[in-house]
Amino acid sequence: MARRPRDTTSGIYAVAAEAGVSVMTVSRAMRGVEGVSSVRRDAILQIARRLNYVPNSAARALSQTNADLVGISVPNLLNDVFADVLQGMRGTIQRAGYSTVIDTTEYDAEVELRWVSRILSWRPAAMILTGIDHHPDLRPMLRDAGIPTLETWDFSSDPIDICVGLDHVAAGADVARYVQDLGYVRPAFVGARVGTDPRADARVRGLEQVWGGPIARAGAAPENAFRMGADGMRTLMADHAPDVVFFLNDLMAFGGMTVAAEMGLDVPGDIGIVGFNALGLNTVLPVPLTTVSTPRRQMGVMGARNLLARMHGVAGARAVALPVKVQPGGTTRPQGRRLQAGA
Amino acid sequence: MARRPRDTTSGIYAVAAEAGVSVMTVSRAMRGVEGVSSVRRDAILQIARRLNYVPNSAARALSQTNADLVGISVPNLLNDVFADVLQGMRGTIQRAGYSTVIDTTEYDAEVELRWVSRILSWRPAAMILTGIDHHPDLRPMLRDAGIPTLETWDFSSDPIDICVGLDHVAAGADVARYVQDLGYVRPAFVGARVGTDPRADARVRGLEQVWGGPIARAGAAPENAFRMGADGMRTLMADHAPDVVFFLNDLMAFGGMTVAAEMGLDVPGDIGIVGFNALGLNTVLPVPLTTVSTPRRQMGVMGARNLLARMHGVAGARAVALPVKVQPGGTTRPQGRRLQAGA
DNA sequence: GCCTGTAATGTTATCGTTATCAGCCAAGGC
DNA sequence: GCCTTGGCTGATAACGATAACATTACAGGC
Repeated sequence: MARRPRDTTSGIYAVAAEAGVSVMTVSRAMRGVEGVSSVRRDAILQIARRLNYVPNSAARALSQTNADLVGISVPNLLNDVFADVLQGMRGTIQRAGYSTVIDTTEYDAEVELRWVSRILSWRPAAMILTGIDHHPDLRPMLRDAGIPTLETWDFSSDPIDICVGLDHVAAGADVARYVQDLGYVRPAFVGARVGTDPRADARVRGLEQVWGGPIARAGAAPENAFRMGADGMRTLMADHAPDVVFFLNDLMAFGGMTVAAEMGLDVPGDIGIVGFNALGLNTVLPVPLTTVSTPRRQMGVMGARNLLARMHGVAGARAVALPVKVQPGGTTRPQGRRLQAGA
Repeated sequence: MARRPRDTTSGIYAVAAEAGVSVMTVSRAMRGVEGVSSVRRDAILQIARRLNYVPNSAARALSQTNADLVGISVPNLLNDVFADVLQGMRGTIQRAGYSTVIDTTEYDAEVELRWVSRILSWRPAAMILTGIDHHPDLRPMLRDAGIPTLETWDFSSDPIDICVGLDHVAAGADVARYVQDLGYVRPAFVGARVGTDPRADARVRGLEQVWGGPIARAGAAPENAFRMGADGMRTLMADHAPDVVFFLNDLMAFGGMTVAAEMGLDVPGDIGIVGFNALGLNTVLPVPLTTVSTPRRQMGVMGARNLLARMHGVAGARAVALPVKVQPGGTTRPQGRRLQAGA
C-alpha cells in the first residue's frame, strides 16, 4: 500500500479541491442528498462532469455494508424465454434504484453455485435464481448470507426464500388433456439433456398423470435447439411410433416438423406436434404450432415486485404459481364441436 | 456509522478468532499467497468453509484500487451471434482469473454510455464493447479512466484502444460479387431499425460498391427476428421488385422465405434469398440458406487474448480484421461451371 | 445587542481487506 | 553460547466513500 499522503489528483479529492470544498460536500452533491446549497451543488456537479469523475462503488458498498445491486442467474439467453422474464424483472428492479448483474449457468448446478458465491462477495441487496433445483450447498450459503432471494420460472411450495413461477406438472397435464381430447393416443416427448432438466421432467410427469402410464422420451446432444428437435424426432420415430410429440419448446418443435415433412408424414393427420412457450418463430410459420403460452413478462414483473417488497420487509405470499394457456395451432387436429376452454 | 469496536461475529474476524490467528493470516490463506504454514492454511480454509465466509470483494477492490473484473457489453443475446462471441471471450478471460460482468445495450448508445459509467464505478480491469459506434462521451470517459478496452464484432482502424472484428463492408462486397456472378440483377436489403444499425449500413455499402448504385432497403418495427424478416420482405416486394434479397441474419431470412412461399414465388428461380451469420437454424431447414459464415468463436478468443496481452502491457496489433466466408445454399441459383472460391 | 434555531459545511472514524514493515522464533554457523 | 538467517506471523495504515457528530454562518425574536 503506497504510503503517499493522499492522491488528490483524481477522484473525489480532486473534485473537492477544484470546488474548494470538503469531500463530504462533494459526496452529498453527487448523491443529491440534502445539506448542500443549490449553487454549490451545481458547481460541484459541473466540475465532476468536466473531470469525468465516477464515484467508486466499491468504497460506497464498503461504507454501506451492501451494494445497490441485484444478482440474476438464468440458464441461458438463446431464445425469447428467459429474455422475456428478464425484461420484466430488470425494468422493475432498475426503477427501484438497483443495478442488475446477470450471468448464465448453462444448466449446471456447480456453475450456478460458483457464480452465487462470487456475487455474494459483492454483498448484493438481493439474488434471483432460475429454477428450484440447485446445488445442495446453495441453500445454506444464501441463508447464512441473509439475502432476500427469488426463485423463478419453476414453482416450489418450499422455496429458499420466495418464489414466483409456473407449475410445470400442471402445464403438462393441461396440454395432455387438450391433446387427448383430440383423439391422439400414443404420446412422446422430446427434450434436451434427458434426466437433467427438472422442468422437462415435471412436464412429462404431468403428461403421464393424464395418460396414466410412462411416456417415451428422447433427447439429443446439446447443440442448437432446431437441431436437437430434429435429432430427437428422428430417434423417437425410429424407436417408437408416436402419433403426437411434445417438444421442450417451439424451436425444437419446428426442428421436429422439418423431420416429419422429410419423412412424408402428414401433420396433423398422421402425427401431432406440440411446442411450448409460444415463441416468436410461431408468428411467421405458415402453419402455426400448437403450443402453450406462458406469462413470461408478467412473471418477471411480479417476481421483481415481490422481491422488492421482501427487501423492504413487507411480508407477502412466499410462493406464487402463474397459469399457462394451451394455444391451439395447425399442428394438431382441429377441435371437434365441443368447445375446449384451452387450459 | 456505528461506533461499536468491531463486529467479530462474522467475516474475516470471526474466522481469525476461530482459528486463533490474525486477520492478516486469514487473508493470506484465503488468497493462497505465500507466508502461511500449510498446516495453518488448511485449518483456516476449513473454518472459513464451515462458517460460509465469503471475502468482501468491495473491500478487496478498494484496497487494491481496482477489481479483478472485466465488463462486457453486447447489443443483445437473442440469437447465437453474440452468444458465440461471448463464449469464446469468457472462457479465456475467466481462465486468466477475472470475473466478467455482461449487459445488453439494445442497440442504444445512451444505454451503453450509462452502463459503461456504472461499470467504471467498480474500477474494472478492462472493458469490452461491441461495435465501434458509440456515444460521443464514451471515448473520453474511457480514456480518462485509463482502462484497457476492446472493441469487437466491427472493425475500425482507429479504435478507442484495441479492436478485433469483421470488416462488414468487405463482407457485403464478397457476398455481392458471389450473387452477381449467379446472374441476379436487382438486389435489395432487409435490416432492422433502418439507419441506426452501423453494421447493416456497412454491409449495404459493400453491396453498393459492387453493384455501383444505391440499393433498396426495408426495415421493420423491432420485434422478433422472424417477424421482422417477413414484414421487411413484404414491404420490399410491394415497393420494388428485387430478384435477390439480402437479410441482416438467417432468422430474418427465414421469415422472408415464408413470405416468398406465401406469394407463390419460386426460390431461387424467381428470387434469391441470402442470410448472414450461418446460424443453427440453417442445419434443419430442408433447403439451407445461402449465407455468410462468420468466425464468431475465434473472434471472441482472439479478442480476449489481445486484451489480456494489452492489460499486461504487451503491445500487439491495435486492430485486427477477421475474414468471412460465403456459404452457398439452396436459396440462390446454383453456381455455373466456373468454380467459385466462396469468399 | 444577545440569544436561539436552522441550514450549510467540515472533521473524524469507520466499512473489510491488503501492502508494508517490524517482530519473533528456531535452526545453523562460528 | 552468540549471532545470523530466513520463514511465519502480527500491528498498523491505507484504499475512497459515508454516517455521525461538530462547527460555523446567518436570520429573526426578544
